[in-house]
Amino acid sequence: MFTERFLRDKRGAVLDADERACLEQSIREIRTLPPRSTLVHAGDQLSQSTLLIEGFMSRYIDDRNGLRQLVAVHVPGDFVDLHAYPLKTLDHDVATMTAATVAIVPHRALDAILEDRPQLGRKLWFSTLIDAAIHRAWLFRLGRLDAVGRVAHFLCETNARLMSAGLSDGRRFALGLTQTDLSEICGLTNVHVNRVLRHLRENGLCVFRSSLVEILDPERLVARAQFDPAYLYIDPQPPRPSPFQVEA
Amino acid sequence: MFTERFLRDKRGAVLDADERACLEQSIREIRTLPPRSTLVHAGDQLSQSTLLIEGFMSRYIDDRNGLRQLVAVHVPGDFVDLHAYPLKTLDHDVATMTAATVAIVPHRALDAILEDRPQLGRKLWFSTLIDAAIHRAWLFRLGRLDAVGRVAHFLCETNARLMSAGLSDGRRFALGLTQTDLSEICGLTNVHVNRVLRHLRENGLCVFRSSLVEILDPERLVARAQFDPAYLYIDPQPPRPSPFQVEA
DNA sequence: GACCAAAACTAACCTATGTCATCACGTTTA
DNA sequence: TAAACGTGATGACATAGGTTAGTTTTGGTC
Repeated sequence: MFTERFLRDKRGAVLDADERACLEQSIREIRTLPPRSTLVHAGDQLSQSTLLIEGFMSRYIDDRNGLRQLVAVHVPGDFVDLHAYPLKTLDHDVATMTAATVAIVPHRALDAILEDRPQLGRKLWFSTLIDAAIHRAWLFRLGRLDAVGRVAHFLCETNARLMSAGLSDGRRFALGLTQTDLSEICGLTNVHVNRVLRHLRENGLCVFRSSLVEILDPERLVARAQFDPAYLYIDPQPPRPSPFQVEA
Repeated sequence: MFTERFLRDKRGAVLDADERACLEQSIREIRTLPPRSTLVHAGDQLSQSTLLIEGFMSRYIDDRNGLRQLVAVHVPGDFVDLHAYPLKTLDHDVATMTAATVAIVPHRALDAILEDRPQLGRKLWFSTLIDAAIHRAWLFRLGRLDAVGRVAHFLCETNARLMSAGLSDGRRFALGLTQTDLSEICGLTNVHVNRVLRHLRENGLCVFRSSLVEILDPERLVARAQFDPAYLYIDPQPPRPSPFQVEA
């Protein structure tokens, strides 16, 4: 079940079994990709989109001097460039950060979904709007937070998203990013990211190693980041049945 | 014709006469709004969306200290909170900047469009993705440009969008924003925006007065801003017939 | 045409972050 | 074995932009 994580726990847009099967059948191919490989260049004409199954991917815009600004980081379950379906050509590059497994969905199949299953179509639309909501949180991060707040905010966000994907227990998660990646996410230099990480470590908020993040004090980290997860549209009471889940 | 400017000149998503009529009939009400009035608060449950006909609107996120980060500025023709249709609740506020005229479209009507006219549905989706593309350009602006670059970039963008809406001749346009508005857009203080505007003026790039922007040297302004309008998805050869238009 | 509030503007000073240069460490390649 | 390289770490110094505290200008309104 490759689409298992897609829209999981998303408020008002969880797929029913039928819709999931339909999406699953739209997959043309499963592909594995090496780390740091570019899938899409800005301006390419596209006729398929990519659902991320495993690993981390990014989207970024290059500036004149070869520096880049990341505009999104994607975790398993994300439909990385679904927006290429209506747009046909993108304003940014898409690349893997770590090694990754992806599912390829041709736009033809999406045409059929839009024709035959408007409700599933609405949910696909929804998923691209969550990406936009995350863009807005990133704008807040870059526009209003200082360096420590920015890094803390990104780590809170990633923790929340990975929890929803079942890839973090809320305290520790694997993340294959370098300090330079973090600097391109947070609009800082890698030197300063290094200082910020030391600060977070020495103050007992969180430890970042290039493949494991450990959150030591979630409450203080959230406060420092002014992090409010509402923009992720994660259902507080996931409909997934669990033997340990207790009704409120 | 209230929807006249919606998706005008947009590459691959211009409405045909039939679609435009259909959208026009989805309007429930036309309303005029005073300047600086809030239409939607973050978290509100929404059952309608707002198409901006005249004036300027904004979307913003408040921080803990009451400071705000604007995440979007809307010009006439924008479907300001169409994303509330799939999302149902927003992660930010929506407000007018100037006095404004808007058209209200109930989500019920959009349900019908999605059911009966998947191609029009795809174009509505497209329009929300342009907003996302603009978010990404703003991320680039905040993450990679210095203060002068940020203000210059915003002015280039706004000029391009207003040209497409027929509200700028490419050199001069009305814009009812204060320097404090600019600072909330660009992640700066109003004091520093003032310094930046003086710089732009003294260097012959552009003059900003709180209601008229005059671009003195478009080429140098674009270069200073590293501005590339591709992300606006404006058709270079608008299909609108004009008696003065010459085929390339 | 006097009054008021909002916006624009300015100067003096401060600090967060960038810049540059260097070193240490671990892994891949020769 | 070492050479080359990517990543992380750190210190000295430079600067863009923030902060504070005003003054001036503008534009609406009585």
